[in-house]
Amino acid sequence: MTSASNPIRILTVDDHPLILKGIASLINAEADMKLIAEAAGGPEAIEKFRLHRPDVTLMDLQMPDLSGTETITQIRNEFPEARIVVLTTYTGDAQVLKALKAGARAYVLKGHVHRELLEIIRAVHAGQKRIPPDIAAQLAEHAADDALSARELEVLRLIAAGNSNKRIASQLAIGEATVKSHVTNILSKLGANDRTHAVTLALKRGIVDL
Amino acid sequence: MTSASNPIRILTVDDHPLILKGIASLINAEADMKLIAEAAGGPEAIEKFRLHRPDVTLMDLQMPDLSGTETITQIRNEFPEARIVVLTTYTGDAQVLKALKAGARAYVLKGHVHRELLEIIRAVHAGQKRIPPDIAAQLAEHAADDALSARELEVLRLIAAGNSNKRIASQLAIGEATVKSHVTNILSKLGANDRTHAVTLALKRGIVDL
DNA sequence: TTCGGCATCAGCCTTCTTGGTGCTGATGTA
DNA sequence: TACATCAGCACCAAGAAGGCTGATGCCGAA
Repeated sequence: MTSASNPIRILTVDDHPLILKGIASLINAEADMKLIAEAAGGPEAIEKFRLHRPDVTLMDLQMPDLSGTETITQIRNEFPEARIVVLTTYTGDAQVLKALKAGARAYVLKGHVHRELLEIIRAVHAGQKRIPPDIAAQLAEHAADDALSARELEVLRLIAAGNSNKRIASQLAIGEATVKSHVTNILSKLGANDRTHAVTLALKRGIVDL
Repeated sequence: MTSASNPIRILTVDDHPLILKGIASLINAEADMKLIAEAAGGPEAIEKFRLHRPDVTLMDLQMPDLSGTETITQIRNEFPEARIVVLTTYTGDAQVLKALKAGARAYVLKGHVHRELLEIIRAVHAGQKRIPPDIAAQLAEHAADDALSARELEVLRLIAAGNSNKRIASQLAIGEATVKSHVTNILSKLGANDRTHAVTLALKRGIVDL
């Protein structure tokens, strides 16, 4: 290995300082890795990426200002060769899919063991992609599903907020019949029994947030 | 301070190894604190508590096997003088309340800064209780609310799973009329427009889990 | 251009949901 | 004991939700 002479230069992004500290102490114990910068949010991550051009970036998805997925998109727009590993708690197959579509190369859970994280960092640095088997299985389960359209998502969010079809219709300035047909499509796409079930399924899968 | 000669002996409990590592490096940098043990789950935490009798315990709430709140209850049953600080991500006022009722002395968010955590550890060790103002405000907002009865909680969970009143009735072996009266009470106690809204409000407040 | 997907809307019918009121009996608790 | 709380049940009425069929217009991909 040429690791000692050429360590993997890493940027970490997480809004929880304790996690950043944990990753830092993990990485600094590895001879072939070097933590070169930390960011507490999306905008800061983009800035630090421009400044340092890390080999590998570890990115949390849940951040207050700019979401991890959007941050990945923006970084990859500017630097298409960026190698980004998502490091987060599991929030549903839809979230994973969005992150991968945005250009993430790997997906690791915070609950996974250290060995796994280090191994994945090296694999991504070597140009590979990595999705742990348990997450891949979740993805596969819904791979054949139709995705909700933008309008259907809007309707679903209004349902979750406790609106009746009539109120949804007036808020979206469309007819109640239209809302009902959207609702019907939502139920069928999600495989839900009723609107309440649709909301809990969507929350579990990360299709909508609370 | 007698800190150097008598450091605060600390046990940390979290199912995420990265968090444990983060806390460890934070605590080890303080002269008046000493990390004496770590646990990755509830049962292990109880065992280590018995063994080491820490001065202060930092406990996450979301753990797979035994929940943080139950772990606190069991430890406090055996050691009523145990001083436990909840260290977690925010999961609603109901969760906070349950943890405090179980005997937690303080509640810190993982997103809070290091200074705050260290200060709270010292305060709890000195016998004080600490609830950050933002969390206290959330608690106050619902302090006057009626809590849901055990039966109402059961019904609410079945609603969230997408069951109709009729199916809830048959699952609980009660009449549909009874289910309806429970649902009515749930809506009124939570201030919800409809059953779907009740579910999302309950999820936000940590009254039920997904 | 043709086709599929999407958003829009209508009507019809059934079932479910919600909001009332009122009544029991069991179990606590002051 | 008296009071409160909870679970259970009944009846009623209005409105909301959901299943079904069918139709229109628009847009982008094949």
